[in-house]
Amino acid sequence: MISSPQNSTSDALAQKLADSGLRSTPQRELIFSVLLKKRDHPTADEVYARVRHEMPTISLATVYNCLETLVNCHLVRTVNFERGPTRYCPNLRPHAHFHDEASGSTYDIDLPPDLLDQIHAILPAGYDAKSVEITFRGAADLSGLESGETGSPLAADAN
Amino acid sequence: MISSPQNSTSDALAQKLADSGLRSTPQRELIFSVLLKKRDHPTADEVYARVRHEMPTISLATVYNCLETLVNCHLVRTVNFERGPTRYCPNLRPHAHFHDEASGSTYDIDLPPDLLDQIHAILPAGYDAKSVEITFRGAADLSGLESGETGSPLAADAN
DNA sequence: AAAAATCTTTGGAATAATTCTAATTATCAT
DNA sequence: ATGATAATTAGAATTATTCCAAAGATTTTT
Repeated sequence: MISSPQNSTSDALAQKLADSGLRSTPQRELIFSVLLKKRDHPTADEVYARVRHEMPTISLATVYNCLETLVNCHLVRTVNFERGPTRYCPNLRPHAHFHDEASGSTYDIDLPPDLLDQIHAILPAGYDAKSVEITFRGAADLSGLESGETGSPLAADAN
Repeated sequence: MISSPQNSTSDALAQKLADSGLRSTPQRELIFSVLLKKRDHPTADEVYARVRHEMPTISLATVYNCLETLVNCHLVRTVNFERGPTRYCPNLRPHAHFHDEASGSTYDIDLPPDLLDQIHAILPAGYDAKSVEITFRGAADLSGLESGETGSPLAADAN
């Protein structure tokens, strides 16, 4: 029997889920693929809207459930901005977020490992940090910047 | 006439409020004093509870209103942790926050100016940040540390 | 392959934090 | 005092999310 070539990301997803003793389901795969397709840090509601095009019967509760599952499996990270709704981000590299106050868009900013170390170094003895979250807020003027170079390794992810 | 010696912090508060064309009220003063008294990053509900001892008729809406006013006057900052309730912090120096996952306590971590500069330096052209927020999450084991030195300039604020 | 066990999804109710609204009360300037 | 403006208040409304119990799938055991 020929091994079905499937989508390699959905296989990776299935593997990660299995590692946690969880099942790969159409809902989980679709939600994950939607996050990968447009990396603009959507809210649960936005994910719900996008996913419904493909799977009109999915429920919002399922979207919340699946997103939580993906987060627990370390396939997706949450981004919180003030008191706004939680946003979801499939970028697993260490990075900060920049929130453009005018548009509400959020951009990923790659974080150099040495800077990350320096940041951790400010913690006095007794503080053991598992993670840091770094969020800028301000104005992003991206007109006339890196128009062609999609996917350039150092560029911030769109939106 | 002798200038009433009052409380110097409440005078400073009145001044700051006046700068924004706002009035100093008993509610605003009390709420600000409560924040200064116990700097443990209380939520609006916690502030409400503390303030009610002194002023039992104050309303929760007023607590929210006054806190917002103080934030707008740059006398207080908000701290958000994931999706938890907003917390309020009268420490205006640049600092990061450390959230102890076990106790839920939040500690202030002073931020060296040069590090702050380095952090801002990672932003690509076109990104103009007005502020950064840095939040650690992890475990704080503070047993047997700086027991006496209250108010030491480099120490993290309690809770 | 049937039965049992487990995991998932689903719709709707419930919750928590915050904001809104309209009315009352306090303060300020004339 | 009088009117204008600002602040407070109680309660309703809103938003994002979680909880719940039932129904549907999938896997495991027999």
